[in-house]
Amino acid sequence: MAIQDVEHCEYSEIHQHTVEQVLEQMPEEEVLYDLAELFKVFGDSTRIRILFALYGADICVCDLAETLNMTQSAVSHQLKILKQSKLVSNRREGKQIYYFLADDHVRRIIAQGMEHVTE
Amino acid sequence: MAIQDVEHCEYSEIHQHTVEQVLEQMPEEEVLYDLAELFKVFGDSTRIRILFALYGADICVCDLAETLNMTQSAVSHQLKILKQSKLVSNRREGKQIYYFLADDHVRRIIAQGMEHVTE
DNA sequence: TGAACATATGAACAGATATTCATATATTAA
DNA sequence: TTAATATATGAATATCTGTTCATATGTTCA
Repeated sequence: MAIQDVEHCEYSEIHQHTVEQVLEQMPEEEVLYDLAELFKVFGDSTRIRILFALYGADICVCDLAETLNMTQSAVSHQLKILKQSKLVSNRREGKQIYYFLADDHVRRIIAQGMEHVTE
Repeated sequence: MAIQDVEHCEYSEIHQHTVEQVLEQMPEEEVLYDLAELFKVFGDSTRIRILFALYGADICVCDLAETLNMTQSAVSHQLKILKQSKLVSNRREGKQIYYFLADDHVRRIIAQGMEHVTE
């Protein structure tokens, strides 16, 4: 029952059994980190708005900027983040580049979030 | 086809039809904001680790701190955020306060995220 | 009551991040 | 090849946020 490493709670008697059990069923640090990074991408109004804009149709950068009332630069920066996280993909059509949701995971994650928010 | 308000793209000819269609099906600003706020809560390693620790069992603050190798204060601050977002609840048992996942939404949102991360 | 324990919280600081601005890259049409 | 258009990107800045530190609040037991 001894406190190890750092004393997280100055006087506390840790429930060592509980702690060990919980630690066993925790995913690896890397997975947890990646998961947090994923949700971080969803956790910004601008990016959520972009994702919703792309929910129904492919849109080019400039139309996105117009739709969301943002500068083209700001939109591009956020699209880059969304693409790195594999939430969106794009294709070129002449001078324009159309963005679209990468797959249905994105829709499902958003849908689950919406359930929590709109209840 | 005129550019309104701000000139988001200096020379661009906006696809006005597309823009209007997208704007119609967008949820209200407030909902989008709330949704982003929700995901923001999931978007932090510490909070994700707390949520996973609570995935299987109710745990008191001090055991959480020990399990996650954090100070009691840092855990408490994050628990407050999780509680405000209604992702966790708590109950007092004597001197200790046990936290637990508020409902299955949390588990489902995490599960969806995990699918995206671990594929 | 007072001492010990358990948790919460305000203020301050450090690190992360979204936007802006200027500019670079890429495509098309003349 | 050059001009016009469309998008991307690096640097700088301002804002936001997580942790720490000190301390307050709340509970139990003697």
